[in-house]
Amino acid sequence: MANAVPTISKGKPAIAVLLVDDHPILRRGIADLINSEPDLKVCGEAGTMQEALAAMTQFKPRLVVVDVSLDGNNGIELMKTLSTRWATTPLLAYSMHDETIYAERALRAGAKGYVMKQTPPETLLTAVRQVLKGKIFLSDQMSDRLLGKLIGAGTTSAAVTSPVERLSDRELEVFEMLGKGLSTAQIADKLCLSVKTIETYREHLKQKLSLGSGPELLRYAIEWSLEKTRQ
Amino acid sequence: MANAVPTISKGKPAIAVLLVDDHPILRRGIADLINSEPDLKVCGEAGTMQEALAAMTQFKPRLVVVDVSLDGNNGIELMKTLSTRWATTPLLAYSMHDETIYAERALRAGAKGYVMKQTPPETLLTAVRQVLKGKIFLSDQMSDRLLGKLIGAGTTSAAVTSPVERLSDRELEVFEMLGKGLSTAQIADKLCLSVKTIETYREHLKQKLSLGSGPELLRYAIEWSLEKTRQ
DNA sequence: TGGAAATATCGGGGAAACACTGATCCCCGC
DNA sequence: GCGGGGATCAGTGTTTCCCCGATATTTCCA
Repeated sequence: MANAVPTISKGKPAIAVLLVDDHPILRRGIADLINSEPDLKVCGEAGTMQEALAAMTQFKPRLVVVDVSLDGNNGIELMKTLSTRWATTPLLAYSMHDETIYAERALRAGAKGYVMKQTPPETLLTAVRQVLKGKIFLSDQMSDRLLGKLIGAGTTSAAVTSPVERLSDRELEVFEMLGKGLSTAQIADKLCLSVKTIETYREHLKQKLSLGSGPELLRYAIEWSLEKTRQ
Repeated sequence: MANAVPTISKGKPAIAVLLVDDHPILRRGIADLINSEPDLKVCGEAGTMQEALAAMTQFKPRLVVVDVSLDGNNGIELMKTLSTRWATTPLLAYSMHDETIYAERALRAGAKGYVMKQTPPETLLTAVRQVLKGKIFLSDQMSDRLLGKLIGAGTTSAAVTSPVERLSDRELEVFEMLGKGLSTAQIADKLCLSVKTIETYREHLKQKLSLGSGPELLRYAIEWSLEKTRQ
């Protein structure tokens, strides 16, 4: 496993990579992995969106690796911001979820690749290199699914997709927080939004998911959340 | 930090630790962390329950670190097995979920400690050391909460029983209906009781189960109901 | 490219639910 | 017979629900 010293050998300086993840231990794993490559180097780490933005100006990384589930789903938000403010810096998203939902959202938010935490370490390195070369990196199943979705977009294929996939990013975020048992006020607080806004999202959720009452929505969200963590 | 070489310096061999997690990158982080301590050493890694069991006999670790969400929630299953077959080997559970429920289950499954992935790396090392000394490691909030649940159970050693067993018949009835997704009004109707009465039961439930808010109670009830029907 | 649709964010107001406290009644054990 | 806990309900203030509407931005599509 490449126990070469990760310092600069000679001419070319290593490519600077920024890590964004709120799990310090996981950051350590990725940092170790990346630093073990002679031509790559972790220039900084961030555990929150704010830290990430600060680190961008401070370290000027050539690539950013972002955890989708940073603080809820703020990874998506962060990537949206990054991809507009630093449009030339490619983003690589990763997550412990293999849900297609997140990959799709990550790409829409500006990510150039998506890897799951279950994947072997080398795959992450492959993805890093691909993305640095300006290519898109996706696992085979993932790209198949996404392509299939695009192709079948016009025809009668909407039957298989979960209604949850039709939620907007914000709506999904609220939905997941509901599933974790947070109250409206807690969610509003966490997202720095008005309680009224969260109530509107609940309305939208009920409508999009065809649920009649608040408790029903809550139950659906909770079951969804449990199911997700269970596999 | 401690950039000392993690190999055996002289007399005492390092304490062997086994890692069980299905995220290779995360394993790498923990391994790096543990190996950076002179007196600790990762003797093996496992990504599945089977690998873990094999590694137990092969490496005879002094401590096992287990991801609760291994393959769904098999981490719990694994810990149950380990804590009976290798009763003398302490288990340390960790997870990305901060839910009290998982901590509770992990402890019931035989874990001697529970740390979240959000915690700083040093905390994991602290936990490892505590658990190796035969102590229990929990975060402050977590232990407060769990202790709160167990107090009121009486003086007897009912520490292992679920707090749900302490509910009165009526309370349990309401609790189960909540878990089925019924609203307060529906329950009142079904039991031919005043809505006010059901609200009182909700209060009692929240108190007896040490839950802070209504949604939390609902989540707990739903989770309970799903688990019960699942086996 | 221009306009329709979706998204994100907030507010109002009445009805319902919730949170917290207190107050009966009943039963059971000591 | 008296204390305690359970079962039942009510009062009151707070919060949430639910159906509205509003506005600005983004996205989409013809």
